[in-house]
Amino acid sequence: MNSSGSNTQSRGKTTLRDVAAAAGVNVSTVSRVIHNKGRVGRETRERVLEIARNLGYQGNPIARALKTAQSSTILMVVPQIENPIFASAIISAENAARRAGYALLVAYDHAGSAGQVIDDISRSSLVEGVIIASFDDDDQLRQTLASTDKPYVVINRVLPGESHCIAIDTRQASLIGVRHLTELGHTRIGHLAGRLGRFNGEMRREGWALALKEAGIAPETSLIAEAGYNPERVPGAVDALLCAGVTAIHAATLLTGVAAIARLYALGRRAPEDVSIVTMHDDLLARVVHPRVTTVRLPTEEMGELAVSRLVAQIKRRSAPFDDAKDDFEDREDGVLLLPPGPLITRGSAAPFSSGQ
Amino acid sequence: MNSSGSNTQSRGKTTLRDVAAAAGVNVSTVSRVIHNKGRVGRETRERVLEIARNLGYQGNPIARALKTAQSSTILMVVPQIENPIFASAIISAENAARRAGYALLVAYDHAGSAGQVIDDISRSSLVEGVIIASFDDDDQLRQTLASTDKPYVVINRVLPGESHCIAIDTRQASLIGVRHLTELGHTRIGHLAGRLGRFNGEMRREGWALALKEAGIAPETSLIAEAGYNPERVPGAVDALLCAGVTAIHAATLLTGVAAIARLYALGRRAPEDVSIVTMHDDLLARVVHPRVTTVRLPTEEMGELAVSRLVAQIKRRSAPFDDAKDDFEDREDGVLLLPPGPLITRGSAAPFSSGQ
DNA sequence: TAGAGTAGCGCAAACGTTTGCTCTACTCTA
DNA sequence: TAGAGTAGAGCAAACGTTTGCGCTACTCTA
Repeated sequence: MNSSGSNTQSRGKTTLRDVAAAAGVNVSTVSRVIHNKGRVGRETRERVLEIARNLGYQGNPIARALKTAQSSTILMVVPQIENPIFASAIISAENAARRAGYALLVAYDHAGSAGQVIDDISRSSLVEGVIIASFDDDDQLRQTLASTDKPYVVINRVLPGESHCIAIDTRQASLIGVRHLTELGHTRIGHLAGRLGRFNGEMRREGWALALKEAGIAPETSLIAEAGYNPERVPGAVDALLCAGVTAIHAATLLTGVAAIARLYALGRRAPEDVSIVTMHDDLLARVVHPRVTTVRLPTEEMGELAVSRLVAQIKRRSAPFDDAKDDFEDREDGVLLLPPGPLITRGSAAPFSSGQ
Repeated sequence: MNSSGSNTQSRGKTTLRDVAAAAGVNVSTVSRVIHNKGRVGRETRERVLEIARNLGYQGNPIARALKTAQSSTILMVVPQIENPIFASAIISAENAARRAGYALLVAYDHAGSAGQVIDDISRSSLVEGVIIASFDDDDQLRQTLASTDKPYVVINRVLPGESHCIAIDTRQASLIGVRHLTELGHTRIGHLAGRLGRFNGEMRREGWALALKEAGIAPETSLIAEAGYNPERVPGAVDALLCAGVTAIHAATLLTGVAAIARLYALGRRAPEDVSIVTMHDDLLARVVHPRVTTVRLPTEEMGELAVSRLVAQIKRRSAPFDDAKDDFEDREDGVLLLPPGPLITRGSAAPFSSGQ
């Protein structure tokens, strides 16, 4: 006899009709009582409510959805890449969605064609909106977006000319991280880059360059080594940076940063004694290795929450285009949103430059 | 003009009626054509098919669900614990579900009361079955199971007396890992335990003890240190094991294994030179740290896939109880399933015992 | 060639809601 | 006291399907 309702009448699925019959009223009255819509007498309302509770009336989301054309379901598509950023974004998005009365469908896009995924899912379940977290290149993403008529929000990147984007200002995150290194006295600071030429890769590289210039250091291209998001490529990239004589490395992602530390140890060098490491995004992973890694916090949870909040706002607006009554979704703005990162979390992987290095 | 359908008629949501009107037939005929049910003339069928394609008919899953009482949606509840095992189980479950024509709802259970989560989700979206991945204690889980009338599968643990369970034989995984250590000549092998007293913790501990006995070594309790699944507790536990004079440590999870390596380095010791480490579950994490960790593969993807396959079988069986025609779900069996782990993946974190240790 | 059988298709009733409209009966005000 | 106004509640249509049943017209066999 717990508070939840799915127990009272195991099989029989109490329906509106059942409640109406038991209360001696019309189904429409019961419906109005449930939704607090229309005028219902105080006495009737209470009686209906009581009976509905006793009968364990739950309502049928499907029937409601059919009538109102609102499934209260949103879909989140994430690339099938082991990236801790997505994990935390999913979790926070799911929480936010549930709070807003929506269920979150999660789909992993292996083939890199989110459009196909969205179609597949749509065939079995009606979704009202889509959150797309993608590493795809611009064209592919645009095509996906064009092929759907549903509200959507793109997260983790900014697509030029596209207003429904929520990303993290990773340029700023790079800036903060690299600035930390320059303040520690490092002058030869390598950038273990993500995918150059893509949004996230470029943002990070720019931030690195900015911080160097700020300190009066030239961001030579020999100080950049691309590892993508694949740890397999890290050893080679790290070796290249070491050849370039770096005393510190700024890694574009937590995972490659950790891999870089591992590479140093494999070479018999140490972080931070021989080479300092700074990266971005805080996660269990950053605290579970030695040394614990100095990193810049990324507001990934906020990104997930904002994504559903904006998506829901879009959905509501679309269903009631001329209803300008402010509801409880504080954030109804559109436009690209670039979330500020931070703070810097100093742990053991970065140390002051010493002349012995 | 891609192959997917959601583009042709952006807004108008072509319905069965539209197709029927355009083809000059009754909606029922169109429905039968779409589902290949009932007899329809060859000519009519082709014409209807053609028209449906031209009109971009997609079908309305909600309406279908209302009529057939099948939402083609299943729910997976995972505890909000940063555990790589769940991540891979979710991914494979989602893939399997999609292949079977189901959409997968993922919910994170923060409060530890999966029952509440299931109710919440059920309120907004009708799910046909539930996959529960849980660390909960027996009583809580039983209560959750009892409060739902839907088909379900419990994964990642075996609940005594409950037949719909799919777990990994982590006792065997421990056995394999620890046996590797004894074969390397180690005799003082510590167990960095999970949660003792709980299913997963006990299985692992038993496997460890079994391997020791197999090698003629007594599994002293001083060789066991509990760290749970929380890396924060690892340093203390590792220190305790070192005090007990271990030359090798068997960690119950990948994450705590990695944390154990970090602790060693923090103490100025090394793996595997000073202490060998073996753990279980293979993941990117295992290859991104130094040394790369020797581990026993866990069939987590298989677990996710089997979970949906069995769940779907249950659902089908329930909807057609007397239909004993074998369909394409090869695995229709019930009963507890204990998936065999393996193989052992030898990497750098475990080395032969040397007398210098 | 007449009767039986059947292939092809339409009819209409559901599935459980939501909601605009209608109707009654009541409470006001003038 | 009569008329207008309104609160409370019912009626019924719709949402887009699925599917049992029934009807027509055709193809057989004897």
